[in-house]
Parts: sequence; structure tokens; C-alpha cells
Amino acid sequence: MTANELYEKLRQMYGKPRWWSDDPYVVMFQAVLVQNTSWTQVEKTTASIVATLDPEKIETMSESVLEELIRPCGFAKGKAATIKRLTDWFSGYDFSADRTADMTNENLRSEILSIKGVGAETSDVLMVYAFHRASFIIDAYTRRLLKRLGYDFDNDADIRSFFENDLPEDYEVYGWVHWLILDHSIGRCKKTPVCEGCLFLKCKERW
DNA sequence: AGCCAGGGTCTAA
DNA sequence: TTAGACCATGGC
Repeated sequence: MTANELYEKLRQMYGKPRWWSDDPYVVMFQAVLVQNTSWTQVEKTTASIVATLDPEKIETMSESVLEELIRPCGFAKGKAATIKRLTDWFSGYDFSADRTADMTNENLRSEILSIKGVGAETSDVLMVYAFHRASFIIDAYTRRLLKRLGYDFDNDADIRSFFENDLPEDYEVYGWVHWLILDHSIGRCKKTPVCEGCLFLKCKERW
């Protein structure tokens, strides 16, 4: 199965996926919180603040107050520091994604990746959902899905090529594929047409 | 009760 | 350069 065929199949099953957020800063904030943490926990923690989340407010907030705010997502000390660094970096672009428009994908990604606490996956999340760049996101679910489909990639670079060489070079498609894999992987324990096996995290079934 | 979550950094060999 | 320890909290 090609990456395009996988995408089509997931679309047939789940329809048009949701988008992360139209607000780039919300994407940044939540992308840090979700590191090694469930998405539902991030939603609960941020539900009451996303509507009014403002980088300038976070900028002036003390780090310890920020820690308390995000504590339910775990790793609060590290994540608060990362959010602060990310906010500082974004302030250099006046908190406007448009200000990065003249940068190449490569340059933008390497700047984001250089921020401590932001690794490869989080960088690509920001590239796609906050900055509208076609940089494919590889997460644990993606690796597992491919493995269960019978592919034997041994590094992320090969997985990236599998998707980027086949899918249209379109940040929306990349974002949708990522979210579809998430939809497909969470909270279900049943065989599916895509992988003919259960993708539920805790399912020990083998086939 | 205990296991583990969509990650990232640092260190030891 | 890479595998493994560590980080912390909530859900089931």
C-alpha cells in the first residue's frame, strides 16, 4: 500500500479530520504539553484558557505560575521552561506566523529544532499546524501503524520519504494524515480495514 | 495496584 | 552514535 492509498483509506473511514488549531500559538502551547502525555489530558488542562491564550500574557507570567497552570500534563517544570523559550523565540517574529513567510522550510525547521525541549516530532507539528509547511510528522502511532502494515523501516528518515515522496506536497494533507492516524490509533480495540489488526495501545493481540 | 501515555535531553560505553 | 535512565501526573 502506498502512502496515498493509506490516506484514502483513512479518509473513507473517518472522513475529513479536524485541524489542530487555527491559532499558531495555541498549537505551540499544546504541542509542548502533549509530549509524552495523552491528548485528552491536554484538552482538559487547556479547555478553559485556549480561547484567550495570548503569547504576551504567557510572556509576562512567571514561570512558576505557568508550571501550576500546566501541572496536570506532567513534566511541568521542563515544559514550562520550553514554553517560555518557544514564546521568546516567537516574539522575534512579533508572534506572527506570516513574518516567517520568506524563510525556507529547512531554515525554519532548524530554528525551531534548536529550541531546547523541542525535538523532531514537535518541530514538525509546529511546521505543519502553526506555520503551514509540508514537513511530515512522525510519531509513535505512525511507526506502529506502518510496522503493523508489514513495513520494516528502521529509521524515521525512511518513513519520512515513504510519505513525502508519495503524498502531494501540501501541509494540509500532511496535517490530515497525522490526525487520521491519531484517530485510528486511540481508544479503539477492534480490527480495522486499514491494518487488519488492532491499533489500540494496550492491546496485546498479535496477528 | 501498577502500568503507561503521540517526547526530549543527557550520559555512558 | 546509540541505547537507556530520567522526568511527573492522571487515567484506567
